[in-house]
Amino acid sequence: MSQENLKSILKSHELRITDCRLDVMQFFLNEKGALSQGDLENQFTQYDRVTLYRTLNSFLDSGILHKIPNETGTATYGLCHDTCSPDHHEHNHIHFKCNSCGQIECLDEKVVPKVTVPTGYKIDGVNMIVDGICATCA
Amino acid sequence: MSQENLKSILKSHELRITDCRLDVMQFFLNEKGALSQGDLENQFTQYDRVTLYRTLNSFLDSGILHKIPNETGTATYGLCHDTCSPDHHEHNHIHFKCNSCGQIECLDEKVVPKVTVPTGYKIDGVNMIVDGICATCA
DNA sequence: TTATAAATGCAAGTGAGTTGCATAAACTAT
DNA sequence: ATAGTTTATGCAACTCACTTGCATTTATAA
Repeated sequence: MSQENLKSILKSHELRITDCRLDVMQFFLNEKGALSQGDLENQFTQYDRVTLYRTLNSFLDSGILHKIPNETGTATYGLCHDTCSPDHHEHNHIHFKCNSCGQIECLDEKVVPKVTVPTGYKIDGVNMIVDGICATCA
Repeated sequence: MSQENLKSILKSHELRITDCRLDVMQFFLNEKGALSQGDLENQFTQYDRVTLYRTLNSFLDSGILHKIPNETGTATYGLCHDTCSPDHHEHNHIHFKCNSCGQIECLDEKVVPKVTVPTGYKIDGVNMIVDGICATCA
């Protein structure tokens, strides 16, 4: 994606334009899959780890990224749909985790299956984590 | 649940019978909802935190408990279905997280909705995290 | 009852993420 | 373009969840 497009994405989320943010943004767009703090640290040794943490958090707050629930204790992040805003996230995500390569992807399926919950419960959002083997590893 | 029943659960999972394991087991059965290490520490000040960690891990390994994916960096655990074993977990869980009280429950729904994944992908298991407001908080 | 294997407690260590503060860079209004 | 204001960065040090090593105690099996 062009530098100008990246800048306009940041601007539209009311974020100042910095090298670190542009680089991290580009990285997420290229990689497609989910990324962790560690991935960023490996990729961008020129930035301090704290700066990368803060970049992730500013992207989270502004609705550019979302956290993907997992059971490992290490946060992974994925790009939000265009419809996400700081106040209202598009909550219905489907994530696929490959048990072979460990890669996590956000699937583009627009349709999250219906769930039924006990009477009296109100559903805000649904997050699916599907695990298995991805096409590359199969 | 009776002390004898608790003991037979531990035995059937090839775990030695200790006070800590009996107490933690009973606690999970009473609480029904998901619990964290912190919950156990608050409840059982007589046991060292490391012992509680190790108790949780032995229950995980033997298929008594499963970890519930979340985005907080703090592990929460729930009782497995009877059909779980160390080697083969019943992977299709539905968890409900109340955004008001924070309580996490494992719903008993046997039917996890069908998901479609891209061609070439193989599904091992599906984990759903539904968030919203529980009946008590509504 | 004794031998053996595993569980416990304590101390210390790791790894992910956060906070405080000084400096540097990005935006705003002249 | 410039000066002033606001925000981002880097560094050091911190917190919190969780783990490991090792000596001691306890559970089980012979």
